[in-house]
Amino acid sequence: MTTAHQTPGETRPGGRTARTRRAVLDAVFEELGEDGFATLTMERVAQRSGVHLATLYRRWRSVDKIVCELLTDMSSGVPLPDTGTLPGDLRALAHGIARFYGAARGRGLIEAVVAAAARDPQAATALRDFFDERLVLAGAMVVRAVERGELPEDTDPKAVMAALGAPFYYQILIARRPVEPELAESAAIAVWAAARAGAYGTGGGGRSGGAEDAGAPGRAD
Amino acid sequence: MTTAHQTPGETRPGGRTARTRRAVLDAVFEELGEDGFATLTMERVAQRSGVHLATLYRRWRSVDKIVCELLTDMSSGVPLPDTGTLPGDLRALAHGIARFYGAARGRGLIEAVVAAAARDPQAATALRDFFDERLVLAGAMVVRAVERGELPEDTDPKAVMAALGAPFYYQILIARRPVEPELAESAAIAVWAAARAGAYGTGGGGRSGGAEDAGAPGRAD
DNA sequence: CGATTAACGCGAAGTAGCTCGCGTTAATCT
DNA sequence: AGATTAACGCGAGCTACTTCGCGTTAATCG
Repeated sequence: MTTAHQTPGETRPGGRTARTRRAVLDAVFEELGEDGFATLTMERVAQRSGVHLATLYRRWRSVDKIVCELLTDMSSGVPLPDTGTLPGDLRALAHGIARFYGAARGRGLIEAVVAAAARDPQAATALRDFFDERLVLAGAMVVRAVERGELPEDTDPKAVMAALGAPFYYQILIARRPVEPELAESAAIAVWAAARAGAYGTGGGGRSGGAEDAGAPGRAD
Repeated sequence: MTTAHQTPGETRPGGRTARTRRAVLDAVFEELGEDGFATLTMERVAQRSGVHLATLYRRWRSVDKIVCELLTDMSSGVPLPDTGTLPGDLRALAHGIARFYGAARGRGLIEAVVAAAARDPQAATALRDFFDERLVLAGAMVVRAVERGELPEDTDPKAVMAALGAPFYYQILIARRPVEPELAESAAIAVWAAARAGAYGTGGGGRSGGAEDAGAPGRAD
């Protein structure tokens, strides 16, 4: 009896299958670093990787799907620090992110993944799940900070980590300018100040943090 | 003598030309609100707008280009407030942004534009220029705040406005979750706190802002 | 170590996305 | 208002992307 399977690579994951997989993912990553997502076509991936076009279509169906798998393959791209203080952790993580996206390959990857998500619903959920998990993992540094008394008890760890990453994605996807180390510095300082001011508290935000003297952002309308 | 022109709509911009343009842009905006960018094909735009397929290709060449023009057409989508205080302005603008992106059409638009920019270099520069101009315009509220003495002299207005917008684009493009009013509240509070802490100063960031008591984000390595 | 068959390579066939040429409609200028 | 021709509608062609069928190679299991 033969088990029904839709895409190749699941019943015989080792040897040649693994080799072609790696060749394809590497080829895509390099391609993203050189010419970006704009010119990333199935044919170019086939040429660069040496894997036949039909094989690509059979296993991945589209570039969007390949790019998606490349993302999950990159999970250990940015290390999660533990320096002993939240400012230190934020700074270290921010610089890790900046280093990853400072390279053209990193920028190309995230741009490609977002573009893929815009066209393919499956890619969209994959992207969401990936970053959700990253946020939970990275949130550990916020949990530690709360335990140390560095931040309010009601601080939402995921919100803090999202706020740390946000400036980079804005810079890459919207502003479309290179990611410099100064951005990491700015992001770390900003998140630290905002978190201490209670911006990421579950109580709806703006609780006083002992640093108010020019009026907190209260009702303005 | 006949002036050489590459794309229609420039020598006779009025009447029918303007009408088809509006029909197309409206159709695309509605389509983005219903099924998103994934299913936005030239053929669907043609059907929905009642404009012939060949006309679409002649005038815009691709969906990416149409989406681009829709973006610039939307320039007045989010109003720039002037409440008298920076916290008030930040809060009002953030809620304006949240309202725009709270609707499926808004989310679909920005997602489409970013996806278009990933594939088409011209769309990329259009996107960059658009937001660059927005940042300059919105930066006026920061300039006023500095004049009032609410923020340090060396505060970079564009950096502040970028920081205000960043959480929304993260939420839409990366986290892929709906934009709620709470996000606006959080973003406004965060930027206000961060700006006062000097996170957006030109001096490289972390100058003390009179609110330090648990250690500023100094060297951690 | 041999049998089984998943995964791959290859070229041809099929399908969709895009362009072109021609006739018609209606902006723009005189 | 009339002449000029830009912009549009229409359908047939064309190119590029995607899939299919078959033979070959090499994982996996007995």
